[in-house]
Amino acid sequence: MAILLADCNNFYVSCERVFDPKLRKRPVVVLSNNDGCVVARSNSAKKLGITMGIPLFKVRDIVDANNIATLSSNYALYGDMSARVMGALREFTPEVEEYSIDEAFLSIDGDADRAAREIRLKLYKWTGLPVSIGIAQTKALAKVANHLAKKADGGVYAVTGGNVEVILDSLPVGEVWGVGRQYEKALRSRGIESALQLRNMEVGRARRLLTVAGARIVEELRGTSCMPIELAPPARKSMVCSRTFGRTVETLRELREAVGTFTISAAEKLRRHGLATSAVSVWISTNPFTLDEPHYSNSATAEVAFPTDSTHELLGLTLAACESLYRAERKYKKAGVMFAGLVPASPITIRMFDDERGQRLQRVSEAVDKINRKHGRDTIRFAASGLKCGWQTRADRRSRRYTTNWGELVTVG
DNA sequence: TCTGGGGTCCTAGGACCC
DNA sequence: TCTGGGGTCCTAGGACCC
Repeated sequence: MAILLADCNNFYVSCERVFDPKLRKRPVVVLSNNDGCVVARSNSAKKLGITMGIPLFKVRDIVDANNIATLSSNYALYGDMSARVMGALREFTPEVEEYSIDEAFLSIDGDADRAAREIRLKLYKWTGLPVSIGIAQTKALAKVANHLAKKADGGVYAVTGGNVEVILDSLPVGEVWGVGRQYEKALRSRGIESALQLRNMEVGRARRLLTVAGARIVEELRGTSCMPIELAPPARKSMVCSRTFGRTVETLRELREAVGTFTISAAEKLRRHGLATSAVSVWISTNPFTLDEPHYSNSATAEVAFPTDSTHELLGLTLAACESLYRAERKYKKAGVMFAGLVPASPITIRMFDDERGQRLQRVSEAVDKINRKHGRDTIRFAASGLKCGWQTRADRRSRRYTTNWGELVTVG
């Protein structure tokens, strides 16, 4: 049995290119919310020196000089394309772990190399997306293999007992899955610079230095699997909705509208997942990059007496929290709402102590969801979200929702 | 002028209890 | 005046991932 890691190449950029062929001849980057940072790059954009996560304004000159296409992110499109990819993978085996929007681990019996090549061809045919596949005995090694598959002819690479030492020896330790910037620094300062050196580290030492995560990585690099494939996603524990504003917000009225909007959308998501929340947090923050004004950020948490999924009830809590955090004379740039302590929204947990009014409000939330699902987002809205929304996130270069909205289909001719 | 959003896990240390 | 030891639970902060 082998573990395969299928990872879509430059996923967001590739999704855009499927529907706009003109983008295939140009370097392309996709931007984070608010058109702030680069979150996906075509290979050609990578070669021009655009790094992951860089703020757009810092590479403005490279972008202009090379006619790089810059797109706002289009999550409706990427989410839908992801579902198609995952569906296609399940045609080959039910043993699929959806690891992220653009990656999945698969467990394959028999000729893994042959299966990988077939999966890759079919996926391209069915979705138009190029995928690379790494093959190995453990997840961490499959990640390493995938890294090499990105550059390999045919987009498939297998790490085996025979080649593993050579490969790990030439891989910088910071490229290993689970080794971030801090861990890399800690390892390098002790002379551990390659993945091979990390693999050869004493497990106890790795644990002391990098906690149990480090111990697991060492074991996995040695070929001992300690991160099994998870076929069912574990229950979600928290849910967040937060945004950076398109401009600063100074009035309590606007801040309340923003927090109200985030609450409404997080509550919708709560009900979609059949969950209820038992703790609600709100945070607000000024721009941390502005040096001439003092930075202010603060958060407040409210416990909910009985877990709830009612927008009305949640709005009461988050708006009160928002008011308690608000300080006049500040320029707010970001706010967010988090629901934690999520539990299944069974009738008992939610409604045992509800009065008639509570049940009516419950039905209001459900009715709003139903209407919006049927007739499109924001057909009906709560007044708390405001009407003008001058603070709204910028997304000036968003492509169309080609696959999820009838009004935005591709037109031919 | 312009700097994303949404998650999880682990640990240390304090509070509290017997 | 002397002043234990062990256990659990919770939280904040830090690390990681995409």
